[in-house]
Amino acid sequence: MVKKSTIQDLAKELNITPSTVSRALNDHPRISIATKKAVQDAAKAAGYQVNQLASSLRSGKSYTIGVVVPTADRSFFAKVIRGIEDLANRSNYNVIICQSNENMKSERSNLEALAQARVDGVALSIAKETTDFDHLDMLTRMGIPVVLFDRTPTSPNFSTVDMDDYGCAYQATRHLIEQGYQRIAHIAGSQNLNIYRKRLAGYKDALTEGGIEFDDKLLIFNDLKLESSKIAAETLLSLPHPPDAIFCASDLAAVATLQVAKKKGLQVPKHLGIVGYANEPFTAFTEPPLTTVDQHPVSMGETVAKLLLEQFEYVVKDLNTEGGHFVPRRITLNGQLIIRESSIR
Amino acid sequence: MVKKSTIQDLAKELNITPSTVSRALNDHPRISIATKKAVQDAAKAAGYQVNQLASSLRSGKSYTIGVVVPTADRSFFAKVIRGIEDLANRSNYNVIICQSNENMKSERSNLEALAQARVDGVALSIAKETTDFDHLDMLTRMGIPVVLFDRTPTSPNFSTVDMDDYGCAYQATRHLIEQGYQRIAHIAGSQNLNIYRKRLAGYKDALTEGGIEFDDKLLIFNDLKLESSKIAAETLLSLPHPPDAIFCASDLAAVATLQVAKKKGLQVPKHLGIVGYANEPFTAFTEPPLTTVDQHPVSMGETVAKLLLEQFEYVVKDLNTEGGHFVPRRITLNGQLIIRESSIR
DNA sequence: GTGAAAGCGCTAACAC
DNA sequence: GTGTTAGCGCTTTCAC
Repeated sequence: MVKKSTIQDLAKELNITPSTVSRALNDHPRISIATKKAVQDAAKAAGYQVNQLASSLRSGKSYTIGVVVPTADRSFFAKVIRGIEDLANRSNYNVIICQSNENMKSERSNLEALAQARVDGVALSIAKETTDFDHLDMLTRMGIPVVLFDRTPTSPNFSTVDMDDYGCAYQATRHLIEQGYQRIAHIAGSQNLNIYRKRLAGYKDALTEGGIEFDDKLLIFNDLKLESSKIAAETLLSLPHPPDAIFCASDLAAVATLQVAKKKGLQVPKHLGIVGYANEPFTAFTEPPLTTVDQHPVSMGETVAKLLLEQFEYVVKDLNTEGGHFVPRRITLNGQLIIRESSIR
Repeated sequence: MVKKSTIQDLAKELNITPSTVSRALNDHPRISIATKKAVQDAAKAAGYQVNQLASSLRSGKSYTIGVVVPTADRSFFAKVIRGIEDLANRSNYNVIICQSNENMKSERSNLEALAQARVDGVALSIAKETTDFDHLDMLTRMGIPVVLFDRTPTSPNFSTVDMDDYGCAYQATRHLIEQGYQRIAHIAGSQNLNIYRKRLAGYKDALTEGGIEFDDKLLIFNDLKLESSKIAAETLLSLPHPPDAIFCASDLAAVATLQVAKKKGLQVPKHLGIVGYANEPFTAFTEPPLTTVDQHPVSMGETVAKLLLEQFEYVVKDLNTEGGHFVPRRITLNGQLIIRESSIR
């Protein structure tokens, strides 16, 4: 192993001072073109890589954004991350991704690791299990901007980017009513999360406004995973007076419903209409393909990054002016109902 | 924003020196229980978070592993990452995840960012586009251990963890032969990657040993994505003498094949047998469900982490003894054919 | 069991 | 346009 070369090494080699080397590498305006070229050539030749630890420690800027998602293994989150990366990279920020695995303890330890790594900002979509938000306040206390997305709490202390879950759920349910379905059930997610509360509310209001009375026998809460949703669908479809359509708060619940319907010999969409949520790629692969809600995840990610970058500017300005108080922003984006065969009759 | 508290602040508050505070926080054996307790209490009260930048800079250890994958949005890679995290966290390492998006340029810039962040080691699955490996040598020159997984080059300079792609492809093809399929096509991936070369070789050898002559009209190379695989399947199934089974080097190609077969009115598995590769979750959701190959991604991740951790020990020892030369290890794991309806008749 | 002092590699204010 | 100097926050020898 060759010793990693430092700014000092380059300086000695070129008979100039470390500061000049630093300035040349950072394209400082008052360094002569000749020096810059010499330094950059020497750096390349020596395989010099800046030590970000030292640089960030000294400058107080790490040019890094931490992103914490419940799981990266979901098209929705993967695309949000892509959106964040796109915008962040354009402003020379790196993005580091952590997964909470839907677990509050690991969410907390991810945030601590990011805080300790002195990231400049954090984007977070909270875990299903997360119930209190002390670990977020820790970031705020350390002066690290936080933007919450998709799964956002009601707390007014943070900037948030979320989706019009209420409106999309309303649209989805309304669509089922318009297709002539009369008894529409809902497989709902943990009411611990606002997104699922809003989806439920949209479902209920669409029913009411469509002249259908809400029936709580047609409402089941679960974790929206495959196995528990199969049980939920089984339960719903075994009712004495079963539903003729099911609006599911996740795509996995929708596919589970589809599987159960098939096993029971029900035809989809004829006997049973199904709508999912999130537009995961597999919804296009099922037979029939599933109607679902697209959440424009990439533009959600871009919006998250935009808010963070804005807040970075603010932090800098604030240090200079000693004035003002940061006001969190709350942005709600629109989704889009993707109508496929599973709900058309 | 409250000023971030430092070791100095705690020291002043407790009337001891920073060194003692540091030792107390790191559970140094020669610090008295009383002091440790006092320091830890004060740290908690002040909301102290160690500055990893400073700590890593000084100690030369970042306790961070960088993982670069083509995309985290795939069950396979997501699970490998989980395996790496599990083992790494147990040894107090953090994992930071980067995506190359199958793009060599962004793979290089990810590796540079990791090198500059002075991670202790890197796990990497190369992008499809990657053709040369200078950017890996850069890490080696900097003394950063690298373990390559799944998509591994033939270069003998790095430790690798891969799968028995040849054996699994052989098994998959043999299974189709045993089910009575006679004319078995293959949708193959970029021969730039060893995994796809090996899958092709396993396919060919199984044919030969099954007494079926290889027919190059039944072999198509593409990027294995949905759209191009639809075209490939379309081409194969429109041949004058079309295949009665298709072994696909990816699950996405398999689902594409399934869709094309349906559109052409072919029954699967009766008229056409289909086998995919990777056991992505959606393969269980199609109609019929797809036979595929499970790659035990979690244990692959654990193996990758194990190799890295071993290599860290080696680095330390090497510094002490000035002896020996690190010998890369190459580990090949077994996969498993998951037989579902799409290939049974 | 604790303190003193040096320095990891870099940047930035202040010189000139 | 470049040099001098100090210091970011931490760890780690070397003391005693």
